[in-house]
Amino acid sequence: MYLPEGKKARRQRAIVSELGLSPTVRTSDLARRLGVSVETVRRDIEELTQQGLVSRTYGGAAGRQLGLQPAYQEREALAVEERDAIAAKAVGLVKAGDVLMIDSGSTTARFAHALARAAIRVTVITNCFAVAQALAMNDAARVIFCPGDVSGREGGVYGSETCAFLKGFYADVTFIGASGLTVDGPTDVETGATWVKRGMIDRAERQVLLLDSSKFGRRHLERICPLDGLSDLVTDRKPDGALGERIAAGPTALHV
Amino acid sequence: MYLPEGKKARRQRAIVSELGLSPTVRTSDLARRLGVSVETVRRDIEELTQQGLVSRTYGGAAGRQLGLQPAYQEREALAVEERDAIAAKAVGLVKAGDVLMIDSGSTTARFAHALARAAIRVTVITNCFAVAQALAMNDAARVIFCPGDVSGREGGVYGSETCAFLKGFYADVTFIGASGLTVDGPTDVETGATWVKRGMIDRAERQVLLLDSSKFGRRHLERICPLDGLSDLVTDRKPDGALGERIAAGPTALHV
DNA sequence: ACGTTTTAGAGGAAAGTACCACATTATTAG
DNA sequence: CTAATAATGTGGTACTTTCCTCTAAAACGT
Repeated sequence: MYLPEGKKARRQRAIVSELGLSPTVRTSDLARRLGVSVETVRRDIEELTQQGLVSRTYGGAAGRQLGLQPAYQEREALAVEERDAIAAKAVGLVKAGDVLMIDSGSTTARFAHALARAAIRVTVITNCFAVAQALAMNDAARVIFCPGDVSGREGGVYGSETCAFLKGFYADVTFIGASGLTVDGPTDVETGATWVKRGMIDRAERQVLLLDSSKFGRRHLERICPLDGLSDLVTDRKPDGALGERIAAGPTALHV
Repeated sequence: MYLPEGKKARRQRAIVSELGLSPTVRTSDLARRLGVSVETVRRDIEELTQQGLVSRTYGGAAGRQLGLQPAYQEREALAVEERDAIAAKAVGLVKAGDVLMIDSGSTTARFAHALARAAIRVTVITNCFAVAQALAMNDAARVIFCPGDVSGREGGVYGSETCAFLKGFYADVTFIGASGLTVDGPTDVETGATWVKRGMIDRAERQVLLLDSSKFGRRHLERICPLDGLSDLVTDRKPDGALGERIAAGPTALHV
């Protein structure tokens, strides 16, 4: 229609499109609907999986969920235990009736799930689809979503609209994630995300950083805030060396 | 911890929680991780499916995607063909460079997918997760998401924040769905959704209603707008009787 | 403490998938 | 037009899951 691509490409687009509407499709169904053999569909799914467009399942394929990073599988598999422990610990910092701001990120998404399980009555302001999804099912939580430009890669919204929106609220606690943490403070790779994190930090009484220990000492493009700008750090291991000392000396409470 | 529920409930919550993080889980994996038999997990998934919390798949379960109605399966299966045809037709109303507002709903979600496939350069303002997800992968589209209260059931955001946000924009075309259409105009069941639809209609030059023919003549709680308030109606069959005459006589263009 | 109900596990037949190697059919390039 | 290459279909085996019934154990109320 638009590009004279082969029928293979069209078929694969049809699969991805189908996946956007129902969370899961079965290989046999697709084969029937597309008028090709099961083997062909399997090979298509194989390719799409390698491109990261769908994720393969037993009887077929599942669509990438909005809010889950593409490389989620590997990135996450390594530190599931640690992150769950961090998430559980962080839930302890939440009281009934609190207003929370929750940043985008895989660790914060885990935290949102733990929070949903705990069924504490809270109001959550977030820019992250995964967080919204985690808490949406829960009647105990009211979720306010931020406006902004949708980033499929990050699974959230960013930009000036997002930052401006945050200024209209005041929260008890902000929970953020980061890609790295040094004595200078937490750092991240994405500029857009960094501004949102700063915005959330500014509008809350307490600022909690959720971080697994593999991020210690890693420095990235942008610093989010000074180390003293955080009221709490929740992690899975006590940081060593200069970072450990600096935290011990500073105002930031450490939760392991 | 919070409620002394049985281990069954805890197990099922663990499943739902797991599903929030990875788009799909396998029965056998869950059985191993939870330390129970496969049969037990299958029964759990069965129950959760009936509650609409997860959707069952061949080898396990998939998480409900944010933006897909719970009863999606049945509601959609009936009219997939019709809706795709409607969606394809509606894409024809879009020009490169247009600014669009897209409402939440299953038909509009289909439309968003068709739009993504067409790869037309557009800016889209939406309050619907499914729409955002459909277009997020597409580099051709810039997607601006509205703020508001998250409704897990509807798969979008609603409320005064949403309506206020819409007032800050002006679009070339608005695409909305509805639960019913009578000579008085389109109607819907949800009050919150209705206000958002109205807001989108007010801020656009053209107002397009996407509707499959099964909705003709059905009236619901709230009227969205008068019939004359719509510039276009895209559907799969010419409406008969009074409704058909009324449309032919009015200013609304009919696309079949 | 007792009996009832709920919940979990075992086993086996039936069905559906995966996976592999090879044949066949488009598609493309020269 | 023909040869090379990519894409697709076929057949058969091994594996996984489903689904059923029945039994064991745990939880529950009285």
